[in-house]
Amino acid sequence: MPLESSMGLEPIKPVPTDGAHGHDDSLAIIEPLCAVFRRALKEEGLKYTPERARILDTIIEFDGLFEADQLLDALKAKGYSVSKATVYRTLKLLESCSIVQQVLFDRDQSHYQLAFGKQGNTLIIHVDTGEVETLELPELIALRDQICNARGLKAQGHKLQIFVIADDS
Amino acid sequence: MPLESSMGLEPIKPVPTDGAHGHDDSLAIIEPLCAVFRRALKEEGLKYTPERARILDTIIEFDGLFEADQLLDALKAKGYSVSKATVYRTLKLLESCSIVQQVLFDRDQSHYQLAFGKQGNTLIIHVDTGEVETLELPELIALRDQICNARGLKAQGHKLQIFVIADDS
DNA sequence: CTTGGTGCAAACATTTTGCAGCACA
DNA sequence: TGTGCTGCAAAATGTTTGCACCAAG
Repeated sequence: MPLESSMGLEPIKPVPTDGAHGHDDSLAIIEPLCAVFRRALKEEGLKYTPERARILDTIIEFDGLFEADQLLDALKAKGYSVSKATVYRTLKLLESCSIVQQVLFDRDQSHYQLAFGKQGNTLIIHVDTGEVETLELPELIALRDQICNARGLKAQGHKLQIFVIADDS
Repeated sequence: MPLESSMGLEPIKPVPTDGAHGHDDSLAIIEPLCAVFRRALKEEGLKYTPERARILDTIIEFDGLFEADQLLDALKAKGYSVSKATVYRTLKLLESCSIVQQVLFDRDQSHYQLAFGKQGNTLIIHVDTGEVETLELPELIALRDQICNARGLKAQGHKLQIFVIADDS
């Protein structure tokens, strides 16, 4: 089965980022990202609602990975009441336009992260503490593409997870 | 939360493979693997039951990845009736003694694979067909350890997933 | 105004668990 | 012969869906 499902609708094609890349100030990317989302929605005849705006804004404020539940809590904490159903529906939407990506490393819960900016697709998972860091590993891309080329395949993306403990030796 | 849970009991420590490595003939590893399991169980005061033996035997006959449901079906097809609960319980047991490992790349279902022999921890996932290949990528280990050393961490393992489509360019 | 969106609660699918009887060591 | 194991069915969990009402465009 293809990875793309996104409720009934067609996958929204990834929208190229226009500007505001590589900045450290997360506030700086709020406007463009929101614009990207609006455009992606409009292209599909979907609506930009306050709930969707609030969800994206709240996601942007997260540092790295987050879970659906955390997102829901953060929304509540900000005084917004958005239902669980809407959070899940919006996450799918954000995934299908490549603003957010799902990260699987835990059977019990889906994790997500912003797919934009300096977020990486390598995770360092501390198996003792449960802590997770994300990072970018450009060296991996060369290795990946070399493997794919050798097989007549084209890489669309990759995820690396490294399970670690503190080195007390 | 630590990755290790394995129902009530302590994690069984990984047992070094004694022989029968790198062979192509899956039949050849049935005996040793089963012996490994027996030993691991005995060390924990657990019992080697016919259900557990049948589950391990059936897993060994799988080529690569499998799901709990497939395992259940395969058992039924062989005329063994093992309950779903026992399958899940035994999978956890096999995981905790490193005979089997869980592979997450699909939110809906856990996949598993034998952790022994030539099975790799890199997955090539064909996003169009759903097909999945596993392979070994020794180059990754160097990269991984280098990253960990630089941070005072010790790598315990890793998983790489590469998402691909056929290259029609 | 029309089409899609929201919240709620019920539905779902996979995995886990409580319990009574069974069987390995 | 006792502790652990099994099967069953019920529970638990994260996610999805049906529906009636609401709101964006």
